[in-house]
Amino acid sequence: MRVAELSRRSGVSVASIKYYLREGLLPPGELTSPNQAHYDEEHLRRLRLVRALLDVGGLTVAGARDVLATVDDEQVDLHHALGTAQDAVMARVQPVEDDASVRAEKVVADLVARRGWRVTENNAGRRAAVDVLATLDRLGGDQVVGLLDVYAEAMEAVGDREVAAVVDRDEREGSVERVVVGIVLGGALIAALRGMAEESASARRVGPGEQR
Amino acid sequence: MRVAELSRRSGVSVASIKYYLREGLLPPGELTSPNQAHYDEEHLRRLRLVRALLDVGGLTVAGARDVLATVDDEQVDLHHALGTAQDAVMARVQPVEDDASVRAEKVVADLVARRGWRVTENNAGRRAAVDVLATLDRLGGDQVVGLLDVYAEAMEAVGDREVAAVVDRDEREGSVERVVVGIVLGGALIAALRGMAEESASARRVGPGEQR
DNA sequence: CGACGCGGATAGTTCTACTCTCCGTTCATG
DNA sequence: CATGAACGGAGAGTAGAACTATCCGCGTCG
Repeated sequence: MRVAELSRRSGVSVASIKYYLREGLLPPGELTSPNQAHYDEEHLRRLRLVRALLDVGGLTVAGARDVLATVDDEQVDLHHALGTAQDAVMARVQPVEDDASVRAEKVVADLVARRGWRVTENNAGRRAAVDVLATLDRLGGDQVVGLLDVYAEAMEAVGDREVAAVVDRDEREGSVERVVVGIVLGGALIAALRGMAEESASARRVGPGEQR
Repeated sequence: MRVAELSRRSGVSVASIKYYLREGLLPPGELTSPNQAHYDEEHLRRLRLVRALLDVGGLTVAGARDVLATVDDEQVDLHHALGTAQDAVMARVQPVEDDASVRAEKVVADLVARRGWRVTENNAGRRAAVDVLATLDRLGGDQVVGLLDVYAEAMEAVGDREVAAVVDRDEREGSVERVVVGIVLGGALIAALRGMAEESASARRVGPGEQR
């Protein structure tokens, strides 16, 4: 197919497709002549993946490019792919170094030790956790910190099951893409389900028989 | 204090503070003369909250304004505040209506029924969940869907504990702000901890005795 | 054959979140 | 009391991100 059909089938404008081609999110089509190219089903799949990462996952175009480069890299292992996807999802602000962040680092280090987690110093999640806890410290409220172990418990179960779900498959057949999709869209799904669970719990407190 | 000190103590530029004042994120200072205003500790607290919502929570300025208007509203109840905060966090794309989204709606409805959740039709989390599942459907991979109940289980525990933590306090004394901070920063913290748990689980698979 | 669509390149647009400049006033310092 | 820095307020300007529009010369198809 040519670009017009790719556009029609994906719902993405031709102009945007050309932009993604320029930015390297989408591999170029197979040239049949110097100014005619041909796209296949794989391009359509990829284009849908791009839109999923941007729209649902909230990645930037640059972040999506990094992630997709990892997906295309034949010799990247799943552990490394996981790190790249996490880096793209956690849009980092460079953290300030004050005593709140020092305390937050200690809280995270204690948590890691308490749970026996194997997490490197520069894991994106770890840096993000320090950042959030330092911010909470600066805000002065202790409300969320009391739930830290609740969160950690829940995420440990989730992380174990996720990793198991990836490993319990025949090895390395689109599995990097599965990891990436799992991290990016899984995160969005978890946030959505948390919202539902919170509303549900809150509705029950308001009154068990109430309509709205 | 005047604006220069507010800037120095918060680390936010004077120009940005003026911008937040214009946008209604920060209430105006108390005017001591037509062109001199005085800010207090409350303004400093509020400014830090604004930066937390924007930087860590990833809210837009418009989203933060909506959330802060709820925080300032004396007669809003906690259940409604929860909804407003969720709306701001889930930056919505307007969903397309195709058969993938119809299937996704059914999956979500089944989940809600299976778990006995009380969730309204237009809960932000619910709409976001439909969106994610429809996107996964379009991508054709079933990988994440198999974890749906794992995620739901984890988030049910989290949501119950979070709501309990808010209710088990003396009523309505900055509690709307606590709810908002809990939802926005709690979400960031959960995402961060998931990243850590995933890396940890993945590292264990790679090899129990391995470095780096 | 001729109009429409193509790929490729470059320039322009829109939106967001600031940031800069200007104005007339006021405060702090000597 | 002079004067210069800082103030509040308003408007215009800017940077980056993600498109979007235009143009060009070539291909394809009716």
